[in-house]
Amino acid sequence: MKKHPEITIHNLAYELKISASTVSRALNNNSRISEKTRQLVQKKAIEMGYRPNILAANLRSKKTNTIGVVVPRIDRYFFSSAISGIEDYAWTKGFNVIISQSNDLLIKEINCVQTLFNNRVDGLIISISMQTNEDKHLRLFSEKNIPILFFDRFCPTIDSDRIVVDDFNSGYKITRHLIERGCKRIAHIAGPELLNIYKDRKDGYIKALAEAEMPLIDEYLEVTDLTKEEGIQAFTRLMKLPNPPDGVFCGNDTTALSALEYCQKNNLKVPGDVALFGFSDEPFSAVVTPSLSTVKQPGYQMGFQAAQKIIHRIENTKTIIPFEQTVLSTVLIIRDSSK
Amino acid sequence: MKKHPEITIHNLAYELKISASTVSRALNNNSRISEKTRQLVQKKAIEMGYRPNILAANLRSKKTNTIGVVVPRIDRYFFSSAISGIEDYAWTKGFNVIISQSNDLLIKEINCVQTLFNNRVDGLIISISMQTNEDKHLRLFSEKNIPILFFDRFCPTIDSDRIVVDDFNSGYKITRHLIERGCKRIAHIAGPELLNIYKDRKDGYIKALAEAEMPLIDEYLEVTDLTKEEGIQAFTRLMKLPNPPDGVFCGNDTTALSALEYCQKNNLKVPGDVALFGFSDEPFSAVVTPSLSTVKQPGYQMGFQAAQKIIHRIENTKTIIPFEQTVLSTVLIIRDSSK
DNA sequence: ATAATTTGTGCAATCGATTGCAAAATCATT
DNA sequence: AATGATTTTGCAATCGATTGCACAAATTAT
Repeated sequence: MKKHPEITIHNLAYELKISASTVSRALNNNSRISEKTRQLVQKKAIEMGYRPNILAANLRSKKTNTIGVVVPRIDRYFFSSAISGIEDYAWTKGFNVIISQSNDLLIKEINCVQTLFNNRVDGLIISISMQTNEDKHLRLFSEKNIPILFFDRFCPTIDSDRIVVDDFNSGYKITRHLIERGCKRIAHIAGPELLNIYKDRKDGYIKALAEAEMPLIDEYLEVTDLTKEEGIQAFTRLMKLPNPPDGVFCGNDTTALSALEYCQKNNLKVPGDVALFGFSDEPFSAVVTPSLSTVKQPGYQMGFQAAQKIIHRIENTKTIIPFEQTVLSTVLIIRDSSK
Repeated sequence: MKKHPEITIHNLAYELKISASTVSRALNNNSRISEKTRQLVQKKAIEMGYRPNILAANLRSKKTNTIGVVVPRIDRYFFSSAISGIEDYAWTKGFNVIISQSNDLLIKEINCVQTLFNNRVDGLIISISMQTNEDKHLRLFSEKNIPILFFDRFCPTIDSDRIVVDDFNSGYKITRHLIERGCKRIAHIAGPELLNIYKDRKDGYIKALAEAEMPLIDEYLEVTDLTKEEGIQAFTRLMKLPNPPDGVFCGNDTTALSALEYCQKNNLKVPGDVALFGFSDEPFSAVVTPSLSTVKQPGYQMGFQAAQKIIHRIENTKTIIPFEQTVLSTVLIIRDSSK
């Protein structure tokens, strides 16, 4: 078994009969080092298999080159593709990414954020949980001037960069589409109002109805947590109404799928009896029968841009960059469930 | 704007008029510190908002409390759920998880592994890329005695822990199922032989055929990279044969879906004209019409166990633990596409 | 009361890289 | 050859926590 002791700059220095400072500078291409020495050192470094101790460097520079990410769940396609985007950009810039999931629980989120804070990440990219109605854990970061960037779901009380999609307009366009295809009684299964995204989608729905001079009926507005189970319950309530809707804008694809399954069990034609519209374009939406109309959110791009922005901010801490809200547009994908 | 200088053990020591060593020991519950001092220090630490500098501690202890993870792609459900399992366990043990994706490219994988190595992760959990036919980058770890754990796809030339599912048996059971339901001409769309998982699935298929005394026909065995595109091509070739198969065991759900779509376009009945079987139980498989028979792999559990094993090994570096291959069993999920 | 233990604290070195300042070496100029 | 300007290199402190060893204090035994 070979011994492989770690080589340090001191070893290099000793071998080359120069000082560790010179070695350090030569390796970092410091301009105060002569070309000759630089070459010499770098050659020796490779020869001896030197590998810089990032920990030591980080300790000194007080940077970790690490971005923390908190998402509700990793295994949801929208989030995993966003993470994929974050990763891809971060790695090109030599940043590491530590990922954690809140499982949509505030308490878990607080825990994750705290841990990332203690691990001294240089920045935080987060999409908040459904329960997040306080911001103390996030203020930790802003107070220490560590950049936070929200994507998709943000905390309105924290001043920071945000990358979101145009939920309002999406909700509006979905509802208009349902109106235009002839739906007369349009319901909406919404998510918790606490979250900007669900509030905006709902507001878009309301605006479209108002514009078309259609009444906003209380019974047609269900607020749920958008899980499969609650989706089924909400949709069941809707269809059991004396005058059930003939078009339902579901807050996400999961509930739309629940609705679809309900219809199949109860011999309701989609979109004949009731048209359905989802949100997020999950992988299953295109392949289910009938295929599900939905809204495509650019998850990967959101992640990629989020990483770009936050790293840019991290690398320019001295300059003051005003906070920015980036709104990406979505694409309505009209499939069989609302044709 | 408040100033929030970081508190160090030296600040605490100064305030308490004791030495930094004592503070350090008190905070770490070292047995050589009296109960009284311990209390005193811990109280003061909270009072002053002390937060340990993990970097400094890591530098000293040469541990990073970080596990590196490399997967082909994060946005595939199997992998994101495995990561979810890894995360969940790792966080309970105070470990961070750095994730990176190889995109199924050897060159990217080498890059990821190298970066994780340079970042001095304490262990590596990896599912290798489809192209990985060398192991130099992985030997880096074994040579330095940093634990590696493979899950699902492993590198046979590296001695280490592995967590896999029983691909051979799964392939065997799938094929038997197709035989039992009456298929006479069973084809298989396989993945690259380089990977254990695809070789095993194929071998299971071959064994089942042999056992049933059915001939192994060359044209019925397609080897692809299991992407949607190649899946369509392979399936098309199969169905254009003079004597096309009446049952196809697809290497994964993606190709099975391609097959399904081909059938729909070409008016072939599934499972009437041809029965289909996939692998992995992607989220879409249950909801597509007809629903897709497939094999459920316990992604979350694999990740969770992987994290357990590797952390256990990390925390017991002195004791010699023999390498172990854990084989989890799978569950055949028989749905409409093969009923 | 003194010696022998046990228990609690502190000193100082260490982990490995970075950097301000000073000293040395090189070069240019007269 | 001597002076000044410039380039190159080294010294030593620093980042913050940990730990072996030694010493001091408290406890027990004689």
